[in-house]
Amino acid sequence: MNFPPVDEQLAIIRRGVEKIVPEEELAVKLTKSRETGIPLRIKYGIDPTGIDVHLGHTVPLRKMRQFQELGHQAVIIIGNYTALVGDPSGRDQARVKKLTEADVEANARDYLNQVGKVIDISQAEVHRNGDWFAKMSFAEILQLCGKITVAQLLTRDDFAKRYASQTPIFLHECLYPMMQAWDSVMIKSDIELGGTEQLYSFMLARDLQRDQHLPQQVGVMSPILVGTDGEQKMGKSLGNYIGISETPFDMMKKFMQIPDATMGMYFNLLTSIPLEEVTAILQGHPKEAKVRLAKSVIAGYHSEQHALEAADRWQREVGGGELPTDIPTVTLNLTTLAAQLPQCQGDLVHSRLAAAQLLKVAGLTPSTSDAIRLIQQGGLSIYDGDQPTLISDPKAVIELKTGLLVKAGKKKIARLVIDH
RNA sequence: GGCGGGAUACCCGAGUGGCCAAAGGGGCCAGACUGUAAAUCUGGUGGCUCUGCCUUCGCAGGUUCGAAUCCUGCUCCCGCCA
Repeated sequence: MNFPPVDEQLAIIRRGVEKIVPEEELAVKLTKSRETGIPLRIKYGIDPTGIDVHLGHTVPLRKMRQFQELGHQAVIIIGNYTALVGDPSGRDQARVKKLTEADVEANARDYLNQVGKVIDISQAEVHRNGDWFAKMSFAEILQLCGKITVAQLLTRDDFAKRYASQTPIFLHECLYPMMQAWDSVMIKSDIELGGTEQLYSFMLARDLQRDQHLPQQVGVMSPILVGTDGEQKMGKSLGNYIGISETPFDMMKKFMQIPDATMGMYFNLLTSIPLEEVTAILQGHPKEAKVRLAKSVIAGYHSEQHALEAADRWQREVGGGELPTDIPTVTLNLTTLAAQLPQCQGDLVHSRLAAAQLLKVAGLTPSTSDAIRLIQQGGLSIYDGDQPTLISDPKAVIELKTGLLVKAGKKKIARLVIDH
């Protein structure tokens, strides 16, 4: 195996990495592997709890990919056993929902499919940590527990906070870092990838490895990727994530919404554009920079072509204010409507309907009250052909006909189909 | 187990008999501005057949002309003590 020079490897590995612990051991490991021709074993573990892989997850995965490209061995741990516990990292309370083993297995398969979009899964080792945890005896578990003190556990920020605020810390959660660390022992990892919040477990892994007379792993920790709000950690529950399985156009829209200040981090962590070039890009027009960023990432999960199309479409529909190409149709059956809205029967027999009622029945607003507010604030436009007409009176009577476009606010739009 | 505090709209949180569909903030929505975002400004933010009506302040009852506010019971949270 021929590895690139250590300096070159280090430059690639260091990009977008917040912490390498212990820093000096990384070069030593790389040097040794280059001399012996033995690839380093790069560990990355995930718990198959959710299903949507988003860009936040791709940060360490991209790092994994880079290690692969440098000739090292990717080792993916599917935490099917740790998933039964739930990672307490950064949590201020224990997870509530418990996953069944069947859920976990289904999630794991789905997860591997998605991960394949970032790393070369055919060249990766995949392990499930249930393979070893399921076989451990209680005595063995006890022995492992003997390696960790409560005081050590409490050095973790999340546990310390919970302890201080008297929020429950369950015993099985205490075992989580131990399990994660034991995975490192079992697969003899040289490097472990993850976020900075994993520091405790990464260091515990070193202790356990030393205990077993194994070489100790080095933690390579990525910063936390912020979400599209530019503030908080990207995550599903916060609704600020960009999923890698989303359509190019959906990704495009989300990318264009990130705050300018967040672009630097995204370029650094999500693209391979050389950093000098990134600096130049960021000095140009922010909008152009954002388009460039979006295209670069989208191309990685779809194709150059799709990325281009998405960017063009965004420019036309969002930037240029043109009507979107995929307007959903809403079918209104006048007979049914008349039965639902007896007070509007008079209008309906003439295929007419008050604007506020229309928004409600077309599903563009959740209630007529909401529709009235929206209309009064100038949010309703009706397109008959290409001509928009602003409707500002909720009671304005609209002539219903098929093909009419109803646009409520910036985002909600529907094409009517009238049925008698 | 004892004592005390609390539960208000999407979230936080004021309100302690009528002027309360309920202050304020966050979020969100609409409009202006813009580069798309941010920032800023304006308005809005229970429902309806809408100058009015109906439903909502943990749940169920009660007092009262009138209750988010007072009383009784219940459920759940939280603090202190043991």
